[in-house]
Amino acid sequence: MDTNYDPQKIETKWQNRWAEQKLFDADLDPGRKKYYVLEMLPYPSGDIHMGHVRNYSIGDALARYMAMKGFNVLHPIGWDSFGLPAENAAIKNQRPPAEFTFAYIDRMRRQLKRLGVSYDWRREVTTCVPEYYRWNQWFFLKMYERGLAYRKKGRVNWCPECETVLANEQVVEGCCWRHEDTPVVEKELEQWFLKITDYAERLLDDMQELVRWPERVLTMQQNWIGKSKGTEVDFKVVELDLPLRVFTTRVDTIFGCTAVFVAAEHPLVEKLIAASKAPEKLRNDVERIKHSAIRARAEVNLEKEGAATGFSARNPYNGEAVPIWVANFVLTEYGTGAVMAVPAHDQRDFEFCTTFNLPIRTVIVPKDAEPQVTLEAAFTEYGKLVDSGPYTGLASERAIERMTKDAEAGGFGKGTIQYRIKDWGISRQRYWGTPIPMVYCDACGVAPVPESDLPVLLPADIKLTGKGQSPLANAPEFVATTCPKCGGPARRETDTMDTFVDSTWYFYRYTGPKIDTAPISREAVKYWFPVDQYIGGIEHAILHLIYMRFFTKVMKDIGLVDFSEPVARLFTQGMVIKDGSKMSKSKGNVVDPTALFERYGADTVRLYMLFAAPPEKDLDWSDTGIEGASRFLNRVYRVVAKHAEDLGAVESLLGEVARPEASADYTPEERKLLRKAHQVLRHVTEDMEERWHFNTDIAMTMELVNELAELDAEVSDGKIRPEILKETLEVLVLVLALFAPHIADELWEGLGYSGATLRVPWPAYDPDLAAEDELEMPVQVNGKLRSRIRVAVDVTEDEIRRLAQADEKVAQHLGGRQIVKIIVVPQKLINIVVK
RNA sequence: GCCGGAGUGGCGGAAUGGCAGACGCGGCGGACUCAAAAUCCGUUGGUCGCAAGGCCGUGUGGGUUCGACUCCCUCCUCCGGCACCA
Repeated sequence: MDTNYDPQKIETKWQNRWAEQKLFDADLDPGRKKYYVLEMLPYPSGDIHMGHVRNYSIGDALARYMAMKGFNVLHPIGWDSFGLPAENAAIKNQRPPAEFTFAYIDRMRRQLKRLGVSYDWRREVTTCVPEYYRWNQWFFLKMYERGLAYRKKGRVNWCPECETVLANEQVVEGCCWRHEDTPVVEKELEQWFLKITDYAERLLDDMQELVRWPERVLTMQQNWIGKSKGTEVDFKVVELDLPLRVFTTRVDTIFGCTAVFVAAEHPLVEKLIAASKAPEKLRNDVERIKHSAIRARAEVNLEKEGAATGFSARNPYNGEAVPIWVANFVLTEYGTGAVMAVPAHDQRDFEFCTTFNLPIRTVIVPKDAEPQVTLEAAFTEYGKLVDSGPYTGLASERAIERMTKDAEAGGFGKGTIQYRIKDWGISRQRYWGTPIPMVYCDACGVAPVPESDLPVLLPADIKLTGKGQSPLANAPEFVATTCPKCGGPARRETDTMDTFVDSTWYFYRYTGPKIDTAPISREAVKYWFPVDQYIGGIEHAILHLIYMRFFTKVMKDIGLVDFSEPVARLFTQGMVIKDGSKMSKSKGNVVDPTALFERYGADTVRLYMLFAAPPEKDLDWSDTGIEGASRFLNRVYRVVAKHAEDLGAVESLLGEVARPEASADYTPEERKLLRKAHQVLRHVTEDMEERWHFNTDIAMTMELVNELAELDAEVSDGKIRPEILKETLEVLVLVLALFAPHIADELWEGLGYSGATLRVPWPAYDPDLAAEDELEMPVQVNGKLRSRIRVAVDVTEDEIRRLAQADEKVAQHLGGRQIVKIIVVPQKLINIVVK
């Protein structure tokens, strides 16, 4: 073999060979155990970035390990290819989005192939082609049938920059998730929604199954779903005899209610204005509050604002009438849009009532401590009820229970559960997405496109403006259709679907990418699912990872699958950081992977990405760090190449040939080398199964290479036999095959084998070889390290005690003091406690 | 404000109740070379000491333990998520 490491040459050679051998093609095989490794599919933005390299290097290490362990490994990739960036680029360059998208896909596919990831490219899925998106439409129709897709006029989040609606999940700190400096505004629009709220409880319950998901992700999802138990209580508008329902989690405080607050958009407000003695003033006040409430989304601490309506509401518990105020902090879309104000026991109510001089009445006191006479802030904890009529003296917990029951019995309220999560608005006023398969007929109203007419094709040659409404609305040949019910002229829906719909089920499609009679092949899904390991960025913890779980539950309900959770195990990788912030084009701190492939080779880039930090943590990019990775691979290449010629014909002890019975046959140098090799193998094997600290695996591999360098003279002297050396080099190469597969295959060939390392069964480590036969045990006196003694592994505890006390340095520190006890931790240390 | 995660040399990190700093980067010294690159060897937490060796050291303060980077409590800082959710 060549004496010089030439990554370009080697990597091209092996990528071609892997393709010729169809090495990564995975087919359904009921006789073999499967393993499905999934990485989040990329958006084709033009070039892969370091985040991709990291994601796919992690996935590839696992996929290769599982393949070597004998599993039938499915490892697919695809393109999340609908979306705004392509459309915006298209507007700028006056070319169709499809053109950009497919060109970018081609480019990124080449780059990924250059990285040498073990993908089954036959299964590539592209979300922007009709063969895929027709099934988005199919799912939509199924959901429409079941009432899970519905249309309503509502206030929506609108990004003025994207000129489209955003899902709640896409609003970040009051701004657009894509334009972090652009505040989202609210608009009234007719929109399609998917009823994810129907699944809120199941999304929470089924988390029990997600035992191999990061706690962090589950917590974030829990917060997002935001379940809270409480009570709905019906107040009554005294002057108009109208009901006014409030939601509270603290019905125990209701005797301290001194007002009722409603949101500016609450339907009652219009009625109050109509009946008001000063309608104009009230309307002005309400409008002012509306605007301040919208602003509040972007601000952290909004000043409390409000307006007295002049009306009052009767508290059903004590019959007391309290004033109704419009308040800017009350949310229309949560609960009932109205709250009871208990200033003594809710901080917001406290601030509001202090500002507007409304009375404050204490009805909860701490169970043990003395109540405060004057409040400086609300007392919001549970306690004991006072001045609360028949409930006085009860503990909060008990009172909530009793008072809710009484409301139910009295017909003026009930126990209820509220969720923070809202239905998923999927309408987008944009072109580059899945057309929503619905039709509007003047005679029949809204009608779904019949399943047999799918797909509703996204027309080419559309004039893109990026302004206001969907560009499809300006394409008469698209809009004009016939009504599926009456056959008369009708109009098509011109909005397209949120691209997050595309990624809710793409990983099912990989298992049967070509079938055209159904979205998925049941047989294939039965074999391959669940996804054994999903790997991706933490930024998808709530958006994609909730939608995807939701979709699988819908699929179960329509009988497509028989499980509720599609992903058994989730891994969230850290970000790639440079100069203190995430690599991004806007920050100008990106490092281009393809330039590094040319300079160092893909193996080096992968190795560095895995070595620089454990995979779940953020990774600081370092230009000198990658130099180190490159140096290491050069070193490995040289050490193997140096001996390859002599070892080609040597039989190896690793699996092929029976090991000699007694390890006494080894020279001390051989023993040392084999010990290190099998320790590395043990560490990597255990780590791949559980911990995934690839950085330590690679560090161990480096130690093995260091050991080889140290024993170089002994190898030359013949103190280490060729078969021992060969075994060591084989361990080195096979471990490396997980992280730097091209060089590994080249070296494997150099050692006299013909196939790829991926087809080599992962070798079992020999525990006896990995074991130490002599240990250096630290000896502490009163917990302080004072000396070390060398002992045989099988030494008795008594002997350890004797040796430790006999040690000269230890004796000095004992200084004749009385020994209280001696703690011996086998294999670890000795601690002598003295007085 | 609530929830979660993290804090270790000059830097990335290792050690999850038992020798703190593995491995790598960077630094310093040396070999090879006319020279440089590459490569190789040595050294590298702080401090006192000629040395043997001592003392200090994992954000802060306390606790548990023979023994704490690791477990418990307090506080501080940073990162992430949610946020006027009643």
